[in-house]
Amino acid sequence: MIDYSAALKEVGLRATLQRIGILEMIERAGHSSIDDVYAMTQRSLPHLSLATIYKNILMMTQRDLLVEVPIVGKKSKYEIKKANHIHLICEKCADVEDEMLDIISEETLLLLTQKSSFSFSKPQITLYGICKKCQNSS
Amino acid sequence: MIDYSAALKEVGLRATLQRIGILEMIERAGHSSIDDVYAMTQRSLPHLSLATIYKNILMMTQRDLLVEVPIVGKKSKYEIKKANHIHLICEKCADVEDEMLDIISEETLLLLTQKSSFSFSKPQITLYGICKKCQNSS
DNA sequence: ATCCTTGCAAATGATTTGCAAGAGT
DNA sequence: ACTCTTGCAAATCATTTGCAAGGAT
Repeated sequence: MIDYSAALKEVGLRATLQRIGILEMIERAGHSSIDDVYAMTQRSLPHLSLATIYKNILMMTQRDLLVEVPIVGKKSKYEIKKANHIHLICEKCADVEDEMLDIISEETLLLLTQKSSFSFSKPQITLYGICKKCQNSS
Repeated sequence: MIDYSAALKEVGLRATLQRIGILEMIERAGHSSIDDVYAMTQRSLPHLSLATIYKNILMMTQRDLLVEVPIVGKKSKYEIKKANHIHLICEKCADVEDEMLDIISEETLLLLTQKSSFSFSKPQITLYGICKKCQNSS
């Protein structure tokens, strides 16, 4: 498991129990909405308030510890920032799966840069569909 | 310009002035948030209420006349549904540009389908960066 | 004539803010 | 000790709902 205490200090934030708890829960779940985090932390941190979760998820996203994953028709989920990958989102249960397969080639990205004169930072590639579990249960 | 009156009837909705006005504004602007639509329609439809815009954008999205484009850290924008394409979003001004370049090959998609056992519907490909205009003005 | 839709106001839900008390460095 | 952070409550902002009057078919 990642040393979140160190990671927080690196980006200039104090390593509070609350922040470490939030990060650990998100790591365990993979992808979590604000409400998911609130529900999951109630056992270990019963006084952790929604307001604190909002404040911290915002801060930690701005400082690149977390990444926001917006989802059509739903609230965003958040994940621990890691190597680039794409997201497979189930339209039924809204579960998010990571997929490491590299989908855009360097040439394509270069071509696009010239064509659009955008200077790109992060790609957000999302494919919507129905996951295995929901295919079976329908 | 598209005949929105017919398009609405095709999906089983009545062709009201309000709905046609909303669709025409979104077409003209390319990509609009709910608030954008409200601001843009005030001149031509001064009584059009936010509640009506919410109700209709939701309905028209469910019936595939519109497509929701979620944006990291911002409210979603909506566009007229058209052929598949990707979105370039400016992190500074939040403008969305369409790009028709086909970025995922059929083989890649097939590979992914086998690997993940997802049954895919729509891809949502978004690249974040800084647009030309904002690069110049900084 | 019938049923759907609008527009308003009110209700609900989501997110942010202010500030005193508590925790991290 | 100093400063940042938390947790609560209150404020604000976003979205949804209910329903009578008006509009589309």
